Amino acid sequence: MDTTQRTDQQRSAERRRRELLEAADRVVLRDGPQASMNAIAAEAGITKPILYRHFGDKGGLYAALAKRHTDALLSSLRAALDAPAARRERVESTLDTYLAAIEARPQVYRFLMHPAESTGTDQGFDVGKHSAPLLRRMGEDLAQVIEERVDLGPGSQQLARVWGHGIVGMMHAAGDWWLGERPCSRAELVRSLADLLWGRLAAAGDKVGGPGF
Amino acid sequence: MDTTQRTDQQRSAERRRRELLEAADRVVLRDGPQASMNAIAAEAGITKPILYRHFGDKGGLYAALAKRHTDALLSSLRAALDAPAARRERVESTLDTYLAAIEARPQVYRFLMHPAESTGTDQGFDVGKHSAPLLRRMGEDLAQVIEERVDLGPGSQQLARVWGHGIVGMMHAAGDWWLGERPCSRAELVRSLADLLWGRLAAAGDKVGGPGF
DNA sequence: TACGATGTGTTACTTGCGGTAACAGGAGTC
DNA sequence: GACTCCTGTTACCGCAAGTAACACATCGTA
Repeated sequence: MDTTQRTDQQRSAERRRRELLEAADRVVLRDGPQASMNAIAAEAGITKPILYRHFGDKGGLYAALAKRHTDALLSSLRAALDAPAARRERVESTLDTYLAAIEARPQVYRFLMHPAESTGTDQGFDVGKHSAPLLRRMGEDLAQVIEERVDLGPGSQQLARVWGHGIVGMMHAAGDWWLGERPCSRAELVRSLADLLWGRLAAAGDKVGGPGF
Repeated sequence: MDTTQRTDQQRSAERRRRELLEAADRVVLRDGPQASMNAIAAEAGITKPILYRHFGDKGGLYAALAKRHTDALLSSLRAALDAPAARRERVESTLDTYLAAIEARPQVYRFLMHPAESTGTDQGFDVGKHSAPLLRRMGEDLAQVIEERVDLGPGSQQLARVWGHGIVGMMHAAGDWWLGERPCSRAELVRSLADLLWGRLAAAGDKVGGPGF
């Protein structure tokens, strides 16, 4: 087994792995997150044990699948975050990038975030272990950018992390709700969220009667 | 079957139901969300079919279980939100109420929000369908309070809803991260989040070099 | 007192999933 | 030709959800 051959084998294995992931992608996007290993194997034109040899278990397959989409999303967010522009503009552009992504591929989004929406027997992918990581990674990324760019005085690192996770959570929850109800345009949503971050809640006056919220 | 007897039967059924829910609670809090129907039945001292007669299916049991905790949490949040105090104080007190709740009973919290953290075969409760409702209800509640109390000018209803869901998401994500890492005290977290909502991100200066985030 | 209706409980089963042996070629290597 | 991997299969195990069919008690009624 010389080096060349080993490389060939590795290449072949990687190609196979990609093919399997693409098949899994198709099935998951078609059948939802409760797609069974059997179904995925069938879509790929093979049988279960091969999947298990490649991915260990269902969680491994899921993780591999999630990583692809997650990496893609994170890198586009990072680009928006790093663009040369004023802070407000960047915030809006990042929000918009995220919302555009979930709007464009809601199936992928639902897979990553709400995997357990099974229509059948609830044998869904275990998303709990994996949706959190996406949010966490986004939160940490954002925290890093905030800490690098914004002057927050003492305790800035911790503050940045709280804000990173908080802002990501805000974006996520609002996006999730918006995706379900579509109560307004994407641009309006972006603007509303940016306004919130810009302190409009604190600046607004009370309504008549009582001390106000 | 006269009225008296019907009432007796109903009473008995309701009592039984409560007992079953309490048993389910114990098992879920002990074994995590992957608790099997068999295990719950055993804890209650009966067998599976009775559970199914009472709750229809596993999702029904879950929903009943979740409703109890959800209602309790929502009512305490509502109290904090409706207290007679200045806006900032209310916001902080509501955040603190939520965080105190998840801190005090992390098992319940994890059950409601991250049900799929199974250690075994991932046969967990289907939480995806139910964690969202809790967040949604919190978001709608908050939106309602904002709209009632804060003067936001035209488009206020929509703005309030966006903010309601966004703020709840912020609180949730930050709380989830904080609960896992405990990077600071609860009071510090509350203060940091309130500062974020009060526009400190927009007000902060840039760090040296570049246009800043 | 015998009798059917109703609610509570059981055992035993089916179905369907994740996951795993154990076996069957095929392609290079000594 | 035997040896070793790699890819692929069939056939199975274990386990959990959910269901059918049966058994016992209780109680109003003829």
